[in-house]
Amino acid sequence: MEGLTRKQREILERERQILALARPILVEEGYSALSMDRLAGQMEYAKGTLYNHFPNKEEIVVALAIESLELRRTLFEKAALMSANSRERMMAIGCACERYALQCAEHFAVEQMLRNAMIWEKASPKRQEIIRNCELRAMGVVAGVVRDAVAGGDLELPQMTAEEFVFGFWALTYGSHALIATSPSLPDIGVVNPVRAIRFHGWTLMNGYNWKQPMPFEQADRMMDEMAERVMQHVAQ
Amino acid sequence: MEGLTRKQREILERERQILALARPILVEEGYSALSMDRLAGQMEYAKGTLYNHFPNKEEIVVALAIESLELRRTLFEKAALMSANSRERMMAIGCACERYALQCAEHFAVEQMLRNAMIWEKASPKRQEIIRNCELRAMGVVAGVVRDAVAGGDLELPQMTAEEFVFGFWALTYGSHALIATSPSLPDIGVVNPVRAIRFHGWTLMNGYNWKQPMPFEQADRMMDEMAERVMQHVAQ
DNA sequence: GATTTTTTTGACGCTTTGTCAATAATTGAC
DNA sequence: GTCAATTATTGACAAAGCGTCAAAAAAATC
Repeated sequence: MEGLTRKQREILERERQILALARPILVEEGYSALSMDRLAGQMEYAKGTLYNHFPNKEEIVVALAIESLELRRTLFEKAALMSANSRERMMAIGCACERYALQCAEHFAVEQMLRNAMIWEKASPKRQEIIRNCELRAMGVVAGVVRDAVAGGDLELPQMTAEEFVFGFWALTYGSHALIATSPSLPDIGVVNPVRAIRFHGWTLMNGYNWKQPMPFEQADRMMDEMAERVMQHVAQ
Repeated sequence: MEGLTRKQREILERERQILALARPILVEEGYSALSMDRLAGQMEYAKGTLYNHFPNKEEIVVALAIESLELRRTLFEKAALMSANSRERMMAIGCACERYALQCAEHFAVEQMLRNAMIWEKASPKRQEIIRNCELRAMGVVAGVVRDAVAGGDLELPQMTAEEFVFGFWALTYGSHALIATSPSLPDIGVVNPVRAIRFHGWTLMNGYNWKQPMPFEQADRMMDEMAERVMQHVAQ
């Protein structure tokens, strides 16, 4: 915010304002409720001015998603830095995922929209690049923990890159929370406590890989509750 | 198709025709390319007639998704019936998931659209019910295999319902294929062979649960290739 | 204070959805 | 076979949203 002219700061500020106005509409009323006319009305600017900031409606959504991805990355980084052994650090990241999806559900929902081709395709190359970079960095954080584990002798990587290893946990947590958020009535299907189930599956997967310093599930479960506390206190909402 | 009047059959036939026309547009050109005017034009019927069949555009998508869900369920059922021990039957289902997502990518993509609130919310209660039922039955098939495994002494369920147990594998396969289909450039992130990675993770998760009659991964991998053959020969495309 | 540059504006063109009164086709009673 | 009643089809139309762009306003520069 420093090395910028007044004009540039004004523009940035207004951009923030647009996004701040757009997010609750998008989250609470859905994509179709977010109209440029409405946004312009609430902003007390003409529609054309909005289009000076964002070339189309989708870009606004993408910009919001970037904010959300950045929050997630922050949580990951915090989690990865927790002083503990490698397995516990991985648990902390899983925990961050869980809390992000549940407590920052708005962010998770917006992030999800990126997976819609309709939106992704209209994103500018620049923002696409930012997003790829965000994913890359998030992956880097987790893969780092895995590499530490290998280096420290806690884990043996089975004919896979660290990233492919991480991919499994990513799929597990992402998949479960996507299903929780969008599957009509998991409980009716018999999945009464999906969150606990996923903790257990993650724990079991680690066991399957023989990740060192295992602990009984009950203990891991309690530990994740505490970790959640610590990771999320950063998000004072 | 039997106990129906000629009229009813005609209506059903035209419904099929609409869906057959809509699917390639939706799959190849995306949701926004699917317009009611265009569809009516190609059908050589007026738009109003389309609206006699489907109350809105979204319902067409939902109807297509139902067809896809039904195909998936069929694959599941075929896989679950393969003569083998419980662990191999579970592998066969995982395999069906994998092939469905990769070889029937159009179906998988359409199915995914249901997870979009914009679409789901506009679905008629009747079709919502059908979908829930489809999910319920698919879950039933897989949970059945798990219960068989428990009954046969191959597996011990750890403080979970069979459905919650299945949920883990569901999340893993669903998540991974959703990521594969929508994540911009997994390879750039370091995930070179996500499909193989997921097979390995699934295999490891089973090991973690101590599911009986384990086999070396290489062997499991080859077996899944064969199973794929058998399961998919049903989908002569 | 005049001229140039930048920013803002909102009416307009275009597309798409979904409706509905008018029209056409079908049915079945006699 | 005819005709009234029912049912199905049609396409013009209203409504709403996106994105544009020439004109107007504001800011910057000299």
